[in-house]
Amino acid sequence: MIDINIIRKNPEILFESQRRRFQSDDIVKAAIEYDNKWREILRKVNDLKAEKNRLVKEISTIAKKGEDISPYKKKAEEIDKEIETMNKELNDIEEKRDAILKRIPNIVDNDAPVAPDESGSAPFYFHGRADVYRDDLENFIRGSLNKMEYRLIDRKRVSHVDLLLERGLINLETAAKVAGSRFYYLLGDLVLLENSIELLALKMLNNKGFKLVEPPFMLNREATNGATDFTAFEDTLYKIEGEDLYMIATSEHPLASYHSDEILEEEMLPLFYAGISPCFRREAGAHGKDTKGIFRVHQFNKIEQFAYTLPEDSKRIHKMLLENAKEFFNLLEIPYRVIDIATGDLGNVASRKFDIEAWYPAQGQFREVVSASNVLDYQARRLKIRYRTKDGNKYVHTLNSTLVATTRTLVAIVENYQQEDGTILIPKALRDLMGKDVI
RNA sequence: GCGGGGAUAGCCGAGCGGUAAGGCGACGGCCUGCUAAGCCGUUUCCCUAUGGGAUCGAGGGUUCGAUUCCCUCUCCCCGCGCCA
Repeated sequence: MIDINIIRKNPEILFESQRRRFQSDDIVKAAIEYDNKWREILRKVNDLKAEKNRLVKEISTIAKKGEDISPYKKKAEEIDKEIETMNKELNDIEEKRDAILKRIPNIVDNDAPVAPDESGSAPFYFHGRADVYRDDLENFIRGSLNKMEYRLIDRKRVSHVDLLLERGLINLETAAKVAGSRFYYLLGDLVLLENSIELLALKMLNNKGFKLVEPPFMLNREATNGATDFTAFEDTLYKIEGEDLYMIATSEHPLASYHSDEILEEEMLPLFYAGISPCFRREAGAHGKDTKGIFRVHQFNKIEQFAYTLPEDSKRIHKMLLENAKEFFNLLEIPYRVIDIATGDLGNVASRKFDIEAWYPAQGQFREVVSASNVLDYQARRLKIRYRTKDGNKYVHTLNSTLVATTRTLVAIVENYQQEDGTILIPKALRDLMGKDVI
């Protein structure tokens, strides 16, 4: 949620932000209109309440003297009736205003590349040497701005689906039968590999001073609503029938609500958390995309970085979270690029977002493996997370970034590390944890 | 799941029908070579703001008036039951 004071005092900021997002500013105008009406009625209600309070005090002194108070009762009743009517109207307008307010997207960062869609996102960092099949070379050169090392390969890599099925490391058919499409059984050494990735990630963040957290995997509506975009309820989240509970789509949500309704001490900040959890996503809008395999699934495991910071620190810490994720993919020796997400593709919550996109040689594409967002005070305001200062309590900034999501990383390893005989080399950094060099 | 006890400001904690004591902390001021102590004030949210409104876990009810009485719910503690 954005600060209502911006609507009252500097709405131009929001008009400009909406322009940069290539979105209409009607929503901002509607919010201004409803807020004006709300304040007008609030004034009237408060005046009536003041009148009532005065009357009650008067009655109090009379009652203490033991005199008859019945003549005053009628007046009190009249005021009550009036208050009730006005209050109804006030609540009605407040509800409408707040619903609109919550839908106003976050203010975009001035440094984010301005473009209407993802094609305007700007790649700005490249790492590693990519294996590129000759038919994919043109696409690769475009995607890497010719700034990335590569090696041409003359045989196309086998897709992770075919290879993992053939090697007996996943079972999709049975998963589809017992749970549905986009579910999977991971089998054998792949389970070991997944857990090694998670352990390496947890160790890394633990060494960097993050507090490791295994959160609840379900949250109630209030917490979910504070941490997410309103659209998440329809397209993303699984609801538990008959309970006020939603499966989490990322540990970002329980980590964001961890300090809800709290006032933190300034010297506690920044706070760093590393969440480990499964993520459950309906993928309702993804029909036809990545339908096979484990690339886009309803359930995967993820290690997430989450930070609470002072407003003046959030930009710096945003870059820091990105550096951590880069470091992890450097360790795994998976080639990737980093992109600065275009304003039109940011989503409602983020002010700026960096994605790491790994190179998938079998797909011949860069695909998202990490997303690092600075959401400023947008979540903190909804969740009422503040810190104490000399001149009052202020909202913290929150940031979130993937460190690693397991399924997409497994796919990246399978595509980048497969050998001609169908075996998969284990990245050096994982070999000790795995107890194997190849599977 | 059953029985009993709880939830009051940043924290601790009194009040149990007449409109939120007190302490700690933090901040500001006074005092003081400096520090400490002491003294005074402030401390949550909202509003077109020398003023007003809201707020005692949440929601409802009774009352002129509810922190206080009644109902529903949530969470915490103790005991019993069940349980990986």
